[in-house]
Amino acid sequence: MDSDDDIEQVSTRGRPVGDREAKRKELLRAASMVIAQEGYANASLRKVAKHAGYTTGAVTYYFANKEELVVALMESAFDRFDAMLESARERGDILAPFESWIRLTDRSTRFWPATSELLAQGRHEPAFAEVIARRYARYRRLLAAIVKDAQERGTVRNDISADILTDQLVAMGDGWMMMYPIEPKRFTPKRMRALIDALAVLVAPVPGEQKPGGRAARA
Amino acid sequence: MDSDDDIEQVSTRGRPVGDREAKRKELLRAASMVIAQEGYANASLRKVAKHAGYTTGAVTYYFANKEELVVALMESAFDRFDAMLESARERGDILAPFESWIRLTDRSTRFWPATSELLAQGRHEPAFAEVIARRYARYRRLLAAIVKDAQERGTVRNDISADILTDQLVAMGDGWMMMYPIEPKRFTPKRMRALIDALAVLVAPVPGEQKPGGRAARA
Amino acid sequence: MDSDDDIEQVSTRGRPVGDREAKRKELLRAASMVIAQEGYANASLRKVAKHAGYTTGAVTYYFANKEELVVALMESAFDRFDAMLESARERGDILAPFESWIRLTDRSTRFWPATSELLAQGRHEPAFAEVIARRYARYRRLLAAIVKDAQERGTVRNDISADILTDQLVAMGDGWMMMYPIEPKRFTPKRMRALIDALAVLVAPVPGEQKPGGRAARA
Amino acid sequence: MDSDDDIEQVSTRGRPVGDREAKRKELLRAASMVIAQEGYANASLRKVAKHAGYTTGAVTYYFANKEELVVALMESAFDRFDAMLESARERGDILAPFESWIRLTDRSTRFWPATSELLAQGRHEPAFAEVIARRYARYRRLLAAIVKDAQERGTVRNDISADILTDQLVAMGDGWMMMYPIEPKRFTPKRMRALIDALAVLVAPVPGEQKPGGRAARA
DNA sequence: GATGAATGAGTTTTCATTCAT
DNA sequence: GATGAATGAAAACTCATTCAT
Repeated sequence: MDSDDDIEQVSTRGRPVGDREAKRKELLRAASMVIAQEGYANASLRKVAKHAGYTTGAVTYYFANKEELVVALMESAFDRFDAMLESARERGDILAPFESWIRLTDRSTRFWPATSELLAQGRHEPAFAEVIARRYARYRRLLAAIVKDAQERGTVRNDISADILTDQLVAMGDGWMMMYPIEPKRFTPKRMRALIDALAVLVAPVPGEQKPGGRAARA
Repeated sequence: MDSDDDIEQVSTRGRPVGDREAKRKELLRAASMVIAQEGYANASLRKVAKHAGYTTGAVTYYFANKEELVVALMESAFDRFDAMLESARERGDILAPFESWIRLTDRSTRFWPATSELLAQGRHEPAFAEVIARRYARYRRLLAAIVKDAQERGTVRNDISADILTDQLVAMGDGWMMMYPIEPKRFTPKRMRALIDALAVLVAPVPGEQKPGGRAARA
Repeated sequence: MDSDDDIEQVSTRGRPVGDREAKRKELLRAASMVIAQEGYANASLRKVAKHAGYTTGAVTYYFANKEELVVALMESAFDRFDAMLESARERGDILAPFESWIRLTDRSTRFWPATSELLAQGRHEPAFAEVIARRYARYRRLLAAIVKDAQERGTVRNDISADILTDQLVAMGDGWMMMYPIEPKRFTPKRMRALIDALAVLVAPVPGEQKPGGRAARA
Repeated sequence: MDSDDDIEQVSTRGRPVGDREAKRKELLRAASMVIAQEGYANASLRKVAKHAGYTTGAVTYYFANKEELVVALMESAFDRFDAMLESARERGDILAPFESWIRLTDRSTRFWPATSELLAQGRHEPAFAEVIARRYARYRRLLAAIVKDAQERGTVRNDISADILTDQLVAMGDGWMMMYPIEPKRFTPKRMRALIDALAVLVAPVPGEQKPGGRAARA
């Protein structure tokens, strides 16, 4: 404010403006790595702080409490998820999210492992449950829209309502997400390829089906 | 199934032999209730002891440590699961496990919540992971056999290999199991009925499909 | 239980039965000393534990939490208070509690100092407030009965209702209790003697007052 | 009373001189509100800063440390107190401070709660004790002078020395001040009226008393 | 003058585990 | 066999204070 050379002031001299958000992100990153490695239950603020190179107090300075930290973490995870869905919608491909999922398991070792634990925790932390309910609803809504589109274009079977079919796809994704961290060896790229291909077969239009309507009758 | 010295367990001749096993079971029962109610993270041995009407020391007397207790709990949960599968096999109905699942959510409010948290916990304790891997493999093997049977009888589509189709069914079940405790309100009986009916449609034989083989082609 | 010499078993051999209460008292004693010396705000469970020669965990073993410890402490303080009142009632002497108070300040350096801080804390800990309200009501009720008796016997002025007069006496006692720990030097035995003697004068029957009724008119 | 450079305080010539004092006052005001609402123990400098709309650093900028802030707060509380006494002296009415007290409980919900906690705190911080001792002595001195005057005018009993009688009045006031925040419901306006009226009766001249001297004999 | 990020020691509380009895 | 007292390390969180800017 009272310094004389304002050039290059950001992040080197003077009060670092807007640094707060950056620091929060840094901590979130550390948190997601710690949770990915050690699990939610074993992830203490101490460990997060240490991992980020801060003291414990610093963490609670940026996040009022653990809950707030984890909620922020969840939101950011869902943000990434939404981005994936967005590109899926653009391509009009139902299976795109699953394809993305394959790529994520390949690269990022820290995105998925935490997720299922965080979800499981939602049962006891109302704040978590709120985030989950809200963002999951959005996720299902988006995917359902894509499914409906595909049904109308005739690339997806329409004897099951988009709504229900979406729930099934989502459940399958959740199931894989849950098991992947526990038995990563089972999920080889080849196996995942086969699973997704089979999924394509499952949702493919049935020969001799009519365009509109959704008829769900027990076999 | 539990042990073979169930006979003469009552205190007639000398020390009751099956007593130990019975008390362990009581403790396991208490443990699953505590976990269902308070969550895995908040389930301390003290609470389990109190819930079972035992002393603190008794828990560590009957189980060397917490890990042993939880492993035993997991095994017993999978035992129940296997029983469900067994009846499915008898009826030759792929969807029977899902039907059982509906009934479990109706009655026992304590089975699934504990289970999904226990699974989520598997990532960090190798002992847990071992149990999960072993019992899940068995679960998939059993279900795959049922699927294969059904395919051969022509009641299930055979354009997807039994193995892969099983994985998809299992994943779907896992996904629902995971979400049910978090958003129970979404899983109304009516909704679950619709989901399972749609599942039947999904796996139903496709008109004009040949008997053998499994062809997986992208739509 | 399975030992063979039961004599002198208590507190030397075998499971110490009933020791729990004794240990709790020991901890309460330590707590009251720590609070007396360092004040309520600075009295941590750590310090209490150390003072009693226990670990921190032991304190929370005997008292579920700090609140429970302090509530127990308050109750025991009021118990002593009640005993004082009881003897006052037997002697029919209104000022007896004040006399006892003098003796307490002389001997016990740990009884009073804590009290006013504990009372002040009552505003924020509902559990404390409950104890205070309940026990104070009892204290006032007992003292009021003594006052009424004395009024009827003609040894105390009866132009002020027993109820109101009691409130005034109690307030005076509270006021001294509050200030004594802060300015102990002001409360010399001689001074306290004078204050109590003056109190006797204040409550003495007014010359020419009639026996029954209570007339309170502004001078 | 505050400072002598109140003139030209507004930013007309150079830096506003009285600014510092004004900001300190604002912070003190915030502090007393926070203490009144949350209690002394829970009143952190952070909360005070937030309440006043200042930054954390500002508090430690205007007050070297917490002690200094609290001491200033005490002094300002006693300033208010003195003002009350001053008007009492003008009216020559002993009970005036008590009347003022009633009015304060009616209006300002924040003055007394903070005060009694502040006093209770005096035992541990020598700096606090010093303020209390000094200002209380002044308070007693002022009230004693009023009492003495009243005794000489014959409106207050003179069989108890002004000094002692003052101590009793002060103690009574302290006792009420201490209990009021804890059990506010007991102190209805009607009840307080009755208590003060009875106080008037208590200190009223005794029929047939001689003018000078103070005779204190046990009843 | 004033800020607010960061510290580090402190608090209460929880808990699996040990072990003398 | 079984108890329950006691431990000690860990957790989340609070806060007065410091200090570079």
